[in-house]
Amino acid sequence: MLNHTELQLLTDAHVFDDMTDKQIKIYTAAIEVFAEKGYLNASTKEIAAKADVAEGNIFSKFTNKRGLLNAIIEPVAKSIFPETLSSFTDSEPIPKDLSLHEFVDSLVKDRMDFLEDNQDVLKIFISEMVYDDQVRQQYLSKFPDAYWHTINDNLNLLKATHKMVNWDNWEIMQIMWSLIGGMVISFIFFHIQPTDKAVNHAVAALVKALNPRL
Amino acid sequence: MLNHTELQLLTDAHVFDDMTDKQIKIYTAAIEVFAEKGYLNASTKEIAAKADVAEGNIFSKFTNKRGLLNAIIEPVAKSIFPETLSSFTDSEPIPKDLSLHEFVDSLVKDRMDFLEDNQDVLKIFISEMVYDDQVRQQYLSKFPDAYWHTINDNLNLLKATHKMVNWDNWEIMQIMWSLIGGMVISFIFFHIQPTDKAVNHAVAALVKALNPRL
Amino acid sequence: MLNHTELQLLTDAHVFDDMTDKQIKIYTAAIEVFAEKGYLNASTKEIAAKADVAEGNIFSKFTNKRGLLNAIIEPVAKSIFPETLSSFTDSEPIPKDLSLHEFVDSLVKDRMDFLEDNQDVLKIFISEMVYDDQVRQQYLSKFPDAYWHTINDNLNLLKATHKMVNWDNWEIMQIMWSLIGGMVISFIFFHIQPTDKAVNHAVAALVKALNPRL
Amino acid sequence: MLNHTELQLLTDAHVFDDMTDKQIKIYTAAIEVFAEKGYLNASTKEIAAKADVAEGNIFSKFTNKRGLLNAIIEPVAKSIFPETLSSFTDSEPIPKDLSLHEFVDSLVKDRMDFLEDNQDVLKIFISEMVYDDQVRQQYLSKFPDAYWHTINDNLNLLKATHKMVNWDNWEIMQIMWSLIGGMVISFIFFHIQPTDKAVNHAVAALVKALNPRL
DNA sequence: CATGAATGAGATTTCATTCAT
DNA sequence: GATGAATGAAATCTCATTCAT
Repeated sequence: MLNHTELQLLTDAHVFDDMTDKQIKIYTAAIEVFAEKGYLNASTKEIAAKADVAEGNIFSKFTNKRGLLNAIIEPVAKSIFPETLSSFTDSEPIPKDLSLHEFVDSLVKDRMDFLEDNQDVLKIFISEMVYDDQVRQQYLSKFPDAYWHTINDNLNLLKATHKMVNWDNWEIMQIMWSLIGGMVISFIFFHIQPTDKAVNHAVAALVKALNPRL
Repeated sequence: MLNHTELQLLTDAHVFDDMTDKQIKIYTAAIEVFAEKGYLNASTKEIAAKADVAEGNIFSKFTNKRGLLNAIIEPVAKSIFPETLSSFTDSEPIPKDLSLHEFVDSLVKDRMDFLEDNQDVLKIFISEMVYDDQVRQQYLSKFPDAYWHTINDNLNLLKATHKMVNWDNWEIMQIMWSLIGGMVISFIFFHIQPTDKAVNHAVAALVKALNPRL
Repeated sequence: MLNHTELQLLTDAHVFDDMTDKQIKIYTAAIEVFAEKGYLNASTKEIAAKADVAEGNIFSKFTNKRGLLNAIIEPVAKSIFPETLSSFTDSEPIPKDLSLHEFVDSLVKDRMDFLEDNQDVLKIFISEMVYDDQVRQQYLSKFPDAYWHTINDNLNLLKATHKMVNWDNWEIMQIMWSLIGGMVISFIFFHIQPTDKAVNHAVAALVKALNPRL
Repeated sequence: MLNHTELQLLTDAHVFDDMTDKQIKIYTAAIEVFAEKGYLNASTKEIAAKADVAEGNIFSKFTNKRGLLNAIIEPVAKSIFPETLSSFTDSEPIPKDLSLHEFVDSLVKDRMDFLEDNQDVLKIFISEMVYDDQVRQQYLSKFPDAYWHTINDNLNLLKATHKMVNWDNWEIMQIMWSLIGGMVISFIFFHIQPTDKAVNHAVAALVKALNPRL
């Protein structure tokens, strides 16, 4: 069973909004089965059984097994990067005096929360990104535009105010996301819970790594 | 086709030693197909066709489709971590006055070379680690003993001589391997070649991140 | 095609109760093919063809080729021994003054009727008992308890009233079942119909053989 | 491994006479494997392995897997019935004053000895007779001529001297062979050793059953 | 709409037999 | 002759998808 938080988040994202009860049952059952066995090893029969629904429903509601996968992946794909810094952009604009530590700390911890709340779906997303070139292409094309803008602004601001090392934004991003990704993968695939201490050390490491004065 | 370097490495590892010509053709064809489509999406029929060999041949040497996968994965799994610091331990022992920069630089660049030479097989290995819990268990159990010892010694030495921050070795390793992994994944799955500049920045980032005096 | 009587018996045993039309067609086709070629020489493809059904159907109902065999064998296995003397025990209890001739005659003729009605399935059952150790173990363990009790009572009664030779019940049973088995095998495998005269002589032989006064 | 007696008998029957060492190794290995797994479940690879011989030898020496089976079955098929009463016919002619008990006793015990000495080969023979219609036809046609003559003479003699019931010879034979067969099958397939007592009771049963004066 | 029986393409695997060495 | 790698037909089984009821 998906935990309450995970379901709540899906609800918040209005994923369920125009789904019937059966669709929701199929959808949540699929998340569990895909996460446990992987997309390719999961059978529509098993999903239908877990959803307590006739197999045919999957196809009338999601067209395809692949359509079901997409319905699951799409919301995560959208929120994995885009929402990242929304905390800064939407409600309150980026503060001019943003410190490097604040920036890194909020980014890392926000994503740790996201991880905690979306384990299963993230696992499915990562697995398919790794396994399927089509999925890779499909979701790669979605990131840049919206996200790049926001993050570039942030990084440029930090550089301009000499709070961050003057490397390519892409390199900086890779360094930041590598550390986040390392914790995500450790957690999802090797069940190593990121402790507060470890997260703080990762933040400290990033702050030092990106400090321009060293 | 596998590039020359990759084949050379397999030859060095005596992987081909008790294989006939056709078995080698199967083996290399399988690497290509598995890397391109993923293990589950690859069919033995396609592998046999690409190897220009009768399908039955696969099974007389490798028992199973899974046996073929293992034959491919095993050599990488063994060399992905263990050999890592062999440069220090085997020929020349760890120098007492090892600097943090030397340590990080050699570790990172050695693994970048390894990546360059084993793209396809690494891709297969990573994909299966991500996709298959069994593979995860199977290879997880192999790492620790031999590897942990070497790396712990190195980290402890650096800490003792106040050249490295005094965090848990596990945390330090996760930070280092996350950065390496980030570049590996960018390269393998998104075809982003790690430029010398990017690698050097990653090394610099790590050195700063782990510097105890900040 | 299975003859009418054979199908009737299966219907009576509610074998067909939760089967669709196509599944029944598979089941009866399988009996014919297994009986003709033996389980191992029969292919699911041929069974499906004879049933005029897609091959996959076999597996959705019967799981396995072996599952199909079991579905066929089980009903015979249950009725080959257990029901044997039910004529005496169920409707009318064993008469105290049961004569040896009555006992043997009813036993033999009842089994000859059973044979007539279940040729194909008996052939399959016997063939698998002979060919497959697993089947042997599987069905051996099912006989004793229910059956032994009934038959022992009968034999003990006949011995107590000095109507039957005082040998081990097991020996007596072996002698009786050998004669029955001989006719069964002659019929099933060599197409030698047991004539009334031959059956009567067999009964006479048994009665004399087991007569205590000789 | 075949026991000594069984090998001795094959030697006596000159089965090995024009076989090379390798052929003999294949032959005896095949008997073991066929007896254990059945002809269809035995693979030529396993036989070759057990014979410690390259697989190709099987085909150069016995043409076929089937040819190997035939080479094994043929000698038993010939001796299962034909030699039966050779004790009487060859060295010493049938005594005019042959008693029913002598006749039955010698027949039954001779076959019990035969059984003891040829378990594996008999098991193979019976299994294939039951499983394969071709084998059935092939060996059925061989019995009658030689054997019928001898046995008919014996039965007719006993009938003429009023020592045996006046039933069809075929019926008498079926009764005799059923009892023998019952013990053979119990032994071979259910590992129930025929004790002296059980054999004697079977003989007694037959003598009584065929006694004309009851 | 909902159901789940039916479909059949396709996947893995086995194995007797051949034949180059 | 001896070997065992190579063959490829055939077998069992899975499963997304369709569609009659």
